[in-house]
Amino acid sequence: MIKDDLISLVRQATQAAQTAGDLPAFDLPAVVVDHPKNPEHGDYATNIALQSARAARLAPLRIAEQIVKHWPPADFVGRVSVAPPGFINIALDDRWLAHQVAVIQANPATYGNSNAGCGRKAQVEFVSANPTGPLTIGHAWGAVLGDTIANLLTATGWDVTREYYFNNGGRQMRLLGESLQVRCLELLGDRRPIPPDGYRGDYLRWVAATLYAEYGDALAEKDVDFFRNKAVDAIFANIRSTLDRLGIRFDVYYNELDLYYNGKIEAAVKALANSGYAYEKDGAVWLRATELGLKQDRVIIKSSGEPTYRMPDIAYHVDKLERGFEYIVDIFGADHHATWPDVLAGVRALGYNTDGIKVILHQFITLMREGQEVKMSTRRGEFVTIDELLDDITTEAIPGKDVMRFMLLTRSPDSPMTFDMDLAVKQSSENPVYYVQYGHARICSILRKAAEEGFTPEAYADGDLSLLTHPSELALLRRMVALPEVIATAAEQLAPHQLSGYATDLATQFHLFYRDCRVLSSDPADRELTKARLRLCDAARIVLARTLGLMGVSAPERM
RNA sequence: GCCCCCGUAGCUCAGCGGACAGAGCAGCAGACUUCUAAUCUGACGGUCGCAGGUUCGAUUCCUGCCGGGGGCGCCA
Repeated sequence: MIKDDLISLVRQATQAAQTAGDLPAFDLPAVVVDHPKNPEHGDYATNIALQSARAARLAPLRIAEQIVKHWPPADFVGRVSVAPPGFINIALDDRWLAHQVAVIQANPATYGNSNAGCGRKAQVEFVSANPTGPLTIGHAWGAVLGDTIANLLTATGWDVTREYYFNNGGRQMRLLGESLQVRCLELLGDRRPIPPDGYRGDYLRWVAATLYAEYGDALAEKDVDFFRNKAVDAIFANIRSTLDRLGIRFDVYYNELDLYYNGKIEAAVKALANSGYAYEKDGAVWLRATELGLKQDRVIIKSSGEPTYRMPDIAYHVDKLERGFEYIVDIFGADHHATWPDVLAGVRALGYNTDGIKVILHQFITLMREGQEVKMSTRRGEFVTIDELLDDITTEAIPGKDVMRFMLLTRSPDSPMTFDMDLAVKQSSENPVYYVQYGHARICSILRKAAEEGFTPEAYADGDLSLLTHPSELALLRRMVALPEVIATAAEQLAPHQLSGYATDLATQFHLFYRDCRVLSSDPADRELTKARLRLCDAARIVLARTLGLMGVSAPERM
């Protein structure tokens, strides 16, 4: 990667200057290379001279000058210069930049990928909603974050498993079954109230109608288990279909109940008891979380003998580790912030290292409709489903998931977001996602037109890239070659929202190139330049499509 | 009371300790006989919540305060 190469060049240059006696001996601090905000300062900059000033007992400018003087040659580096108060600015070489088109064209499916993961096993757990109702806007963010993080990890060399953890037993589920039973009996003319804390959403009416069509009056004889199972089946079918619309497919659906059946919870309880990290008090079993660095101890087995939610969660994470996942990413809503430290503490108490487990908490989405905040509750049946929203923002040309995914990937998960439905629907034609997709469609249009005029991919394959010297061509190339770094950083920081900003920048640079540089020309004198620019267009298309692909957003060829 | 997140342009939000703080939308003024105007150009718009501290240098790190959201169960 460019940045890493530059860091090593800075080190080499500094050592060379020291060996030559142009700089005194001093310990080099960690070299930081980043992008200056002002493009006039070049593509990269390092503050190494400023940081070293004290240790070297020299003015930063003097240090910078000596480092530049001893800068080793490198094909990708153009101008290296010093700027007050002591920055070293580095520009990429124009010829090298132009040549990257060939590199990109040679690797259309993998350009930008790296191998930080070295094929090791990673797991991303997300959505994990219990099947009590349809997926709502509240689930959308975690869904998109998880899937995109999984894409990023795959692109950086991890062997990724997408996993959905759920529980279809327990009190919640019994209430669900009872609620469906009430809806079914309603259809038979037997009116009863929905139990307190039951599920009042209309979706159970639809399930009831389906069941009535199949079973008719026989429904009167069925027990709660029957209704619970039917409700779970129907709701899961709905959830899967919603996920499918979002472009999300899980590798594993993991049922919490299995942890009871296969004895893993019991085993974890025993192990905790033996570890000394569990003790009895008030008839319950407590986890000695305070011994593990937390504020208070927590109940893991209630006095009724039932485990609390922490127990299966602990056993589940142990199971993840035992399945060989070296990197585990959990995506939760902000309401889980107080719970996961307990769970990880339990895992540690069992002797496992939890360093490989990362938790991403996203804030909540406040939904606004007609200027009013919509308070959502699955139990009360008050919510806006992902399906409904997708229906609203889908157009003839573009599926709603593109808008939703892109939108949710423009914000940091840390930032609470308000989602104005009226605005989302109304402004959908001015949504940034269309800006990026339009850039892709525009390129495809040029390439189509070119082919009609005889410039097929084969015909322009030998285009001379050294002809790409226009400032707008170079600006576009600069954004394109940043993809490997963007992917690496977004993956490492588990910050998929960085992709949307990059995609927008890239599209902007293409639109500016399009404005400034005519690609197709009927003048035979322009033939070679046209071929070079077609190669550039093709490479830009590849990079744009890869970026959109990582976000799970489609790259349309026409709009 | 304690814990987590947020407070940046009218609105929604980017911004990895650096060099004059950015984008989109809204609003204003312009550009289609030319490869897609879902585009482009220009102007406008900001005491980066407040106050201290660390640093050569702070929107960024630390502390306190003020606002907003979410948590602090033998619910999940």
